[in-house]
Amino acid sequence: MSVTLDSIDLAILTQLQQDATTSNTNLAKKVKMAPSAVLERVKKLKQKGVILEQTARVHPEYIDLKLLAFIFIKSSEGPGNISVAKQLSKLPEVLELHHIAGEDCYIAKVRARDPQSLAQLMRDKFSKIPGLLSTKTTIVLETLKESNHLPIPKKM
Amino acid sequence: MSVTLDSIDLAILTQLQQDATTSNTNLAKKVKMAPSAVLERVKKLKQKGVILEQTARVHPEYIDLKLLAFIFIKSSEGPGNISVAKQLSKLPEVLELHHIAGEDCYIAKVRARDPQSLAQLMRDKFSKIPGLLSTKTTIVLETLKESNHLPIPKKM
DNA sequence: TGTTTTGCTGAATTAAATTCTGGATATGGA
DNA sequence: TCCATATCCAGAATTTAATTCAGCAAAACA
Repeated sequence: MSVTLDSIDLAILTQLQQDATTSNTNLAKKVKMAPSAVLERVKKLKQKGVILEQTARVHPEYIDLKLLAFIFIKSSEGPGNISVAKQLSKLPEVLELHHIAGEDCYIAKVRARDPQSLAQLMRDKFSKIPGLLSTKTTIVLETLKESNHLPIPKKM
Repeated sequence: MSVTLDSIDLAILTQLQQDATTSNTNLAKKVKMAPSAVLERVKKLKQKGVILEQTARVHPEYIDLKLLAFIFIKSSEGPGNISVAKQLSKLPEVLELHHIAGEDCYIAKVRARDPQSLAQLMRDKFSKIPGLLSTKTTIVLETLKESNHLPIPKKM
């Protein structure tokens, strides 16, 4: 299934990325089409996986997740074996997990309540994962920008 | 203004984080309240900044952003001076920017079309920023998990 | 060139958002 | 302790939006 996006799709994506609660009617006005047509496009964009999800971003502080860290993780796995990654992915504190080039195998973005909680997480969960060799933790002091807004072109 | 969240707020946040398009009516059913009451709560959660935004997550590949990188950036700035950070934050390709502990000053999450585009970005934009001393780029080979879903407790 | 698929419009219908009134309960003085 | 005030919620009324559907036009295709 080939996914080709025209400029109207891109306009819809841009708008919904900015505000997922934009009414269909409003969206229709912006792209100068009938609401029913826009509805159909949005459905297809979701179904095709172009729109991954529509989500509310919650401020971490208010739910007492004041610590953010990036953790570099080495595993003993050879290529093709990703059981360490699978285990890490399951942890809700691990928000992101990327396989990276270079000597470290993975980088994980992790949120926890405080340094103690992070230590506990690593002691209780990370260390139980077979094949996980070592970690190197980078603590975030301050977040200056945190967004998932992609720079979407007007046309492709 | 003190922000205290009760278990109903947490249930609302959990649901909206999972699916920002949940109708107010549906939300009301889940928390067993009148739609009008839930509407009021959601408005307040937004107004207080607990809900930062409601956004559609767009699959980067479909808009031709196939490269993800984490870039460690050193700046010559002393504490309190964040002009380098301000300049970096402005770039749409820089999705995240965090001030980190340790010898590197910042970590940036950056998306670009391909390695060439990233190189170009760094040549054209990064290098123009006064006070930016050096960068160390880590290329992501494969993303195994990428989420902004915080582990929200049932009660606090 | 006929056929099918796709994508749109616009009207009709269903459903939801929003507003508003009123009441209950909690909060905070004096 | 008691009154004034602010919060929070329910439920009805109203406005607005989502959704469905029939029909048309253009593109894609064989």
